[in-house]
Amino acid sequence: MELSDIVKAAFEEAYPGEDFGGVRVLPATDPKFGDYQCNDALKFAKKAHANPREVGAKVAEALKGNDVFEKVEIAGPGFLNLTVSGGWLNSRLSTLDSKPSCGIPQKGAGKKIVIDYSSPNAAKQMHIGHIRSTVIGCAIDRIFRSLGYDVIADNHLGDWGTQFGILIKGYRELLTDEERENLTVANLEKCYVLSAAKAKEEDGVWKDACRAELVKLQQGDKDNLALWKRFIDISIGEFDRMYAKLGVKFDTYRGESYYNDTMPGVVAKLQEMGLAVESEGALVVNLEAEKLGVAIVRKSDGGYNYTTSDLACVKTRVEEYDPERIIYVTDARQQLHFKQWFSIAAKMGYTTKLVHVPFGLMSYQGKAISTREGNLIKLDELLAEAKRRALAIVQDRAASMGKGAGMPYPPRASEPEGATRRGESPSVPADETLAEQIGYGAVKYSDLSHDPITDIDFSWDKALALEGNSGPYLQYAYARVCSLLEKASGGTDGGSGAPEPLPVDGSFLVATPAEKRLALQLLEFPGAVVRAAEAYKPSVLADYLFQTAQLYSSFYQSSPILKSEPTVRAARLKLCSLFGKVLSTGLGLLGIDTPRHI
RNA sequence: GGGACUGUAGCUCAACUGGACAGAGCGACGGUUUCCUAAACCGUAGGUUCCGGGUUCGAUUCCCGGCAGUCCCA
Repeated sequence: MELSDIVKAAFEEAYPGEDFGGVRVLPATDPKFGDYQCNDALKFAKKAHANPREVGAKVAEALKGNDVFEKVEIAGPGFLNLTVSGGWLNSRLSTLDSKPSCGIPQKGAGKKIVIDYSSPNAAKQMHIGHIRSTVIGCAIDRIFRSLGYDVIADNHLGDWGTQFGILIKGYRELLTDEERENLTVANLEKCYVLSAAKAKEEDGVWKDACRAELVKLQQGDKDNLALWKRFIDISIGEFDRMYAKLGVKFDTYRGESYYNDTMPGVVAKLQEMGLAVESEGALVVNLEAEKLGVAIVRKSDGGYNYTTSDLACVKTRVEEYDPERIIYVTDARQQLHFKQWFSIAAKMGYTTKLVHVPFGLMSYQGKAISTREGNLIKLDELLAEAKRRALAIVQDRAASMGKGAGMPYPPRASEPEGATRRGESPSVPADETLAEQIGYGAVKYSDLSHDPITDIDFSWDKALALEGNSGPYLQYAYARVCSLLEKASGGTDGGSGAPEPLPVDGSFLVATPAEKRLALQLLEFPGAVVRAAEAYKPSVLADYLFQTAQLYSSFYQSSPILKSEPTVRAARLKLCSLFGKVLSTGLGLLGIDTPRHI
């Protein structure tokens, strides 16, 4: 039984027949208030015009005799301060420990959702501006999956539009034979830039030629279609290389082009319903009544725009998947656009919950990221630099551990012949992998640890922070707890790469304040995941994990474990093991790797 | 001109949706390694939560009016 249910029952006992709605029991803001607090006596007192302290007293009275609580106090204007019993705490820890996925509730079982994120433009390389949608979207994806939702991750590529006329023309006339043969995204990008520049020439000849190629493509010309297909395949290949590094996986890659054939029907329906009307040659939906301006669904030249393609996309997804909701992770500039077409979709009768998760703009040195500003750092370069910095530290650390005071890793009998360990061979491939895990983890965490809506001015040092509130801090805490558990179990490495820390026998027995604070915090894990999902903010989970790791570090520092007497040692190891599980599960939801040795 | 978002320590950010003394990281200063990984831990300094009203027992949080920054629309 949840604490909130117990306290709610006490309210009902004290005031029979009253409606208390959601009674909330939250962790105490300060340990001196106890373990948990409930402020709802104040709320109820206001509603019932009663004295809040009296309400508190009556509820406290009703809670008396309940062996969950060791102490129930009323403080200040009517706060209920609750101290739980050791027995309850130990049994809750034990329950959490035994549950799969550290007790994340399966709220989404049987529900399907679509998450639309990353969505880069084809024929261009990914750059730091793509990190946010990709990393935040991936974390939301993983969080919802962990809650039991059936998630379809869809990458809505920018794979259609005028840029392909420019590209095809450029491909035919501006690239060398060799470049055409070994076509890469970098070449495509170069080709686009050159061709686009020529399209701006005074005489307009090149521009017209590009336009002609585009029309041919749109009309299904075989050669152009084949070229377009090739561009897309090459682009996706390149994107996948980035996604592999970032641990991102999509279920589908349906770009804008996928919805081409659906758009005319959508527009026809809008006209039929009287939603879309002619205006200056274009077809528009008037949303002035909702203060959303006017949305164009067919331009005066007959072309469609994003509003139309997004509506076509919703139609397709609803018909094919019938999801409970669709989540779009895009930058905040598109808020008006999403409000507009969400409104139109509702008018068309779509009841699927549509959610826009906007994230703040990324700038670099105070300027918006753009080709024109020339401040476009390629994602590949960022990841390479992240790896390079992590590798320098990994190797430096390995070198300093190999010499100096004593052997940090005493030889272990159980270790297989020829095994390499951290601190022994500074430049084996294991270091490369580790540097990737740490460097990429730093990049992801630096983004995920902030509320998505925050604007970010990119800086190398911030993105690649390795200390303090950073990804590596959490990875380090994990490596230490793994190391501890390995030593406790006699040094077996478990080097199969299994993310779970070693299981520990025995039972929970929380005694000291440091243990208790960590224990109470660990119990909050499922709640933190739920809150992160409800708010569509991975930062909620990141923040929780950081706080948890801090409490663990503090506990670790103050409490000897391996050298404690057997009962204490066993109890502390249980706590360490649970911490390790929570941390690796949580970091997994953020898409951050958890190496067992650093 | 209309709208959205943001404004909290020197800097970067939290604050579980109205709770108790606004917390972390970085930076600064000072401590902790014969001891389980010092990428760590402990301590000190640092605040008119942009400003002014309002609602409330209680406001960083909600409402109104300003100011500033970013963005979107026309």
